[in-house]
Amino acid sequence: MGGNSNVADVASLLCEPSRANMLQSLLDGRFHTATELAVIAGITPQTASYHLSLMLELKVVTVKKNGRHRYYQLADGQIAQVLESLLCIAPSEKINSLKKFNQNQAIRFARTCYDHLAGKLGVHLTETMVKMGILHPSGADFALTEEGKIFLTNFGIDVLRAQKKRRSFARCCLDWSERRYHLAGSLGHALLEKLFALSWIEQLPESRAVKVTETGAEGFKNVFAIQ
Amino acid sequence: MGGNSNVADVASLLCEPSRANMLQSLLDGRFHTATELAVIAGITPQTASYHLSLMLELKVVTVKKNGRHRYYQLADGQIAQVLESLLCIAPSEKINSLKKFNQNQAIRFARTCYDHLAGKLGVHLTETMVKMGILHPSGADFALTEEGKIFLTNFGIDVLRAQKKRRSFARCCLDWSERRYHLAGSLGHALLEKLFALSWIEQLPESRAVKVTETGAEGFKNVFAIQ
DNA sequence: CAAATATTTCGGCTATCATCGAAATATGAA
DNA sequence: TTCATATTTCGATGATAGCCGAAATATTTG
Repeated sequence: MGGNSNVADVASLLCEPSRANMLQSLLDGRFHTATELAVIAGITPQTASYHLSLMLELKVVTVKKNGRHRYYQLADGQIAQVLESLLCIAPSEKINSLKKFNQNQAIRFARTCYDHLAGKLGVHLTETMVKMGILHPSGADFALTEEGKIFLTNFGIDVLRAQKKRRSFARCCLDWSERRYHLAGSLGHALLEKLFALSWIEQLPESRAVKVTETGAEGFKNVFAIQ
Repeated sequence: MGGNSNVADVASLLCEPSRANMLQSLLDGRFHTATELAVIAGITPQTASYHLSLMLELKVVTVKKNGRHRYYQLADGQIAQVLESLLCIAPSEKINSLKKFNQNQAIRFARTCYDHLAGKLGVHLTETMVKMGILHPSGADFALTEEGKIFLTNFGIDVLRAQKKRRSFARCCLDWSERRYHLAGSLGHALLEKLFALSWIEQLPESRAVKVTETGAEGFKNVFAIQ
């Protein structure tokens, strides 16, 4: 008896370098136009259109039209999870320029993993919340403690709203660069949104890396004792 | 800036149904001959040979020759990890026969995940060991407690030898069927070997499902309070 | 209204991959 | 030594996927 043949279908989404590139770019959680994605993947808009249609059909991405622009983003976090998993095993790309080195460092330090914070900062923040008694590990998830609920509500997160969502609440996501877990799920999403709203972090242009602002450095230090 | 283009290379290993099927079969941790794998994948031995050569070259499988037979197995657990991850997201195959239903149940109940125990039993055993204070979760791994070291040594596992191995010691592996973690790493491997040695479990013919023996049912009940 | 821009569609091309029949090679059994 | 089995190699074939130029369509701008 063989295996689940749908595995090959999922893998085929990612085995084509152009598609893999575009999907990894979409891990930044932003909308991207078709033309932008074409440039990122190094293909013509016609070829990009071909791939995007395929991914739309397979419900991997969603699209919003705004005038003549088509804005694409990841449909949900499932493909992000597979991407992180493949990134765990794929050899790192060779770094042969200072620019690539800096980009690699930035991505490793802090990035969005579709809709939550990943990288060194994401993992560090998660582990700090465990130490502070906000979260505690529970199987493939984190459990939010009572104290944690109070803490995060005071921090400005609508915990109840996050809990009500149908998706997983506080899932562990294996970070490909740190090889440890960061917080995902609707709570991870809410936390990321709050960090942006507070301007503690901001997105870098054309990258899924995020940068900690001066405000953020103060905030992480004062609220989470992270520096 | 795009992503890591090596992701597509890894995914391309699994996007071809024949290869994906063979690799999933190898998750049972056994050796399989080239002809067996051809049958499993529903292709001719020539085609199987073509794919196996490719996977040998990419160091995904290893081969041992014994007379005219060629015995293949997974090189290490990395591709197993990607497979489990893809199985988390891939739609389940439709079950349209009683035989398939039984096979699916067996796989879900207990199976080898290349070199450690997975499925409901694998997860349950892992969670029980956490409750018993043998293991405790620690990031992407489990930490073995002092009591746990004593317990497992008394159970007949050479814990020190497992610790000395260069691979990860007690890694969390996300179980695609339970969506929770089971124990992987060299400790997970040693535990699986012990369960086989005690004849608490045995492999089913032509499947990566494993069956609990009567001896095993007693053993799990008496030693781990699992029933 | 014309020009510019973004995107899609169409048709065709090319490269590559998976397949297998036939044959060759390697090993074991009678 | 011959025959049988397992596996690999070779060469050919067909399918398909990704690509893009040209053109069409949709929307915005001047």
